Amino acid sequence: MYSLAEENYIKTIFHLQQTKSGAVSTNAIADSMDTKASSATDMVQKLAEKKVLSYVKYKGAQLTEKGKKIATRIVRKHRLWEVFLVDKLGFHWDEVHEIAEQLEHIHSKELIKRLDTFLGSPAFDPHGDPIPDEHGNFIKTEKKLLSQLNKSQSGVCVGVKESSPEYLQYLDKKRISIGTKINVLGKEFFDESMVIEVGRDQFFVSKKIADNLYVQTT
Amino acid sequence: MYSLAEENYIKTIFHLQQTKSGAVSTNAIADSMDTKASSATDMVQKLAEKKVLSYVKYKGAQLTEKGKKIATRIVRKHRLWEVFLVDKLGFHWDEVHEIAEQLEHIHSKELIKRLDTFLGSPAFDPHGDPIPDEHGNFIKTEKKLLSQLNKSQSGVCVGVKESSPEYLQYLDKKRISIGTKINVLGKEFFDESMVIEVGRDQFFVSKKIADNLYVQTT
DNA sequence: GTTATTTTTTAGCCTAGACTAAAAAATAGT
DNA sequence: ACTATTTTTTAGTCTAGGCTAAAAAATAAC
Repeated sequence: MYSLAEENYIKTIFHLQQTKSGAVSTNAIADSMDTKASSATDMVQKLAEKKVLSYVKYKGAQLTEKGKKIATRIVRKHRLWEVFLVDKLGFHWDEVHEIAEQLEHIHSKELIKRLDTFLGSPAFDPHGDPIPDEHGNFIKTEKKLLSQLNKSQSGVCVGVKESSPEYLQYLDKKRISIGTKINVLGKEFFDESMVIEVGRDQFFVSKKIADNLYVQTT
Repeated sequence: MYSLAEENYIKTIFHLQQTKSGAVSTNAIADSMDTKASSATDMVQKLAEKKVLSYVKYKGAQLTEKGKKIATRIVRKHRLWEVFLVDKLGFHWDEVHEIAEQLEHIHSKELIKRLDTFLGSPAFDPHGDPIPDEHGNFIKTEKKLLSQLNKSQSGVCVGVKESSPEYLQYLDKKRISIGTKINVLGKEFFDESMVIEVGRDQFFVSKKIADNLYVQTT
C-alpha cells in the first residue's frame, strides 16, 4: 500500500513522462506538484528503493513497470470517478477535477470494479481522456491538436489537453464540448492564430487555445 | 479544514459520548481507535485549543457545539456513502463500512448535496442508522434492543448496534435484515438467552446477539 | 486516612514529508 | 578549456502524529 504522498508523486511522474520522453527531472516533478526540488529528490530516492522507479542522480526518474501499473490504477480511478460525478451527479466538466483528486486515493478493488460496471464501463472521461481498463491498457486514438490543422480542414473535438476550469469555461462559452465539429476557416502564419467555425458562429482563437484542444479528423 | 487524524478523533469522541454520558476519557478514545492513551491526550489537547472540544485534565473530553457539527457532517457523509454503496453499487451491508470510512473524509459540500439528491435523500443507512440532514438533525426513533423484549413480545428489526462483518453475516445466515419481524418465544432468566421466531424458523439467540439488534415494537 | 493500584499526563524520541541553505554536479558562455 | 550559471543533491530543521517510559493524579483497599 502506498501513502497519499507517494501516490501523488507516482501519478505526477507518470503524467510528466507521457509528454516529455526520457527521465523526468526532480525539478519538473517539484514544479508540477507545487513543492520544492529537495522534497522531490527525497521522495524519488524513497520510491527508487521500493522499485517503483529507476533513478540516476542528477539524471532524473523513470517509472518501472511496477510504477506504471500503480499510476495506471490511479488514473483509472480518477477518470471513472469523473464520469460518475458528471454522468450521475450532474456536475459540470470543469468542476470535477479537484474532487476526483481526492476520490482517486480510495483503496478498494471491489469498489472500482463495481463503479465501472455501474457506469457502463466507459472508455473516456468527461474531458475525452481514455480510461485504462482493469489491466492498465489504454485505448489508443489518433488525435491531433486543433493547432495542427490548416485552413479549410475540419475536425471533431475529442478532448482537451489542459483542463483548468478557466479553459473549460472558455470552451463552454464558445459552445465547444466533446463531439463538437470545428471548421478551420483561416490561419495566420505570424502568430498561428485561427478563425474557426463552430455551429453557425465564427470567431478568432489564439494559438494557446488551439494548442489545448484535441480533434479527430475524419 | 481538519486533518484526517483530527476528523477520526472527532468522530470517535462523538460516538463515544452517544453511549456513555458525561466526558469521554482519553483511555476510552485510545481503546476505540486502536492507539495509545498518550496519543489521545496529545490530540485532545490540540482539539481543545481549536475549540472543537472542552477538556479538563484527568477528567476527559466533551465535544463543543462546533465539534458536534463537524462530527455530524462526517457521520452524514459516512452514511450517505453507505447507501450509495449498497443501493447503487450492489454491495452487501457487511462490506461497506471500511470503504465508507475512507469516503467520509472527501471534502466537498457540493458533492454531498448532489449525492444526497441522487440517492433520494435517504433517512436511514443500510444498517438502520439515521442519516442527519444538512443541518445536523437526526430523526429520533424510539427503538429498543431485542434483549429488552420479554417472552411473547415481538418487534421489527430497525437496525444494528454492532456492525462488524461477523455479526452482519450471522444475521444474514438467520435471514434477519432491516424490516424483519421477530417474535420472542421464550427467554431464559439465568443467561438472558432467548428463543425467537423469524419467518417460520425458530432458534436460540444469546444475550450478546440480542444486545446488538434494534427493534421497534408496534 | 494512609497505602496500593489504576488512570492519565508528561517528557522525550521516532518517522514521514515538507522546508531552507549550502554544496556539488551539470550545462552554458566565452 | 575555463568560468559562470543553473540544476540537483545533501545536510540540517520543522511539524504532525505516533510511540515508550516515567511521573503525577485519581481511585480503591484496607
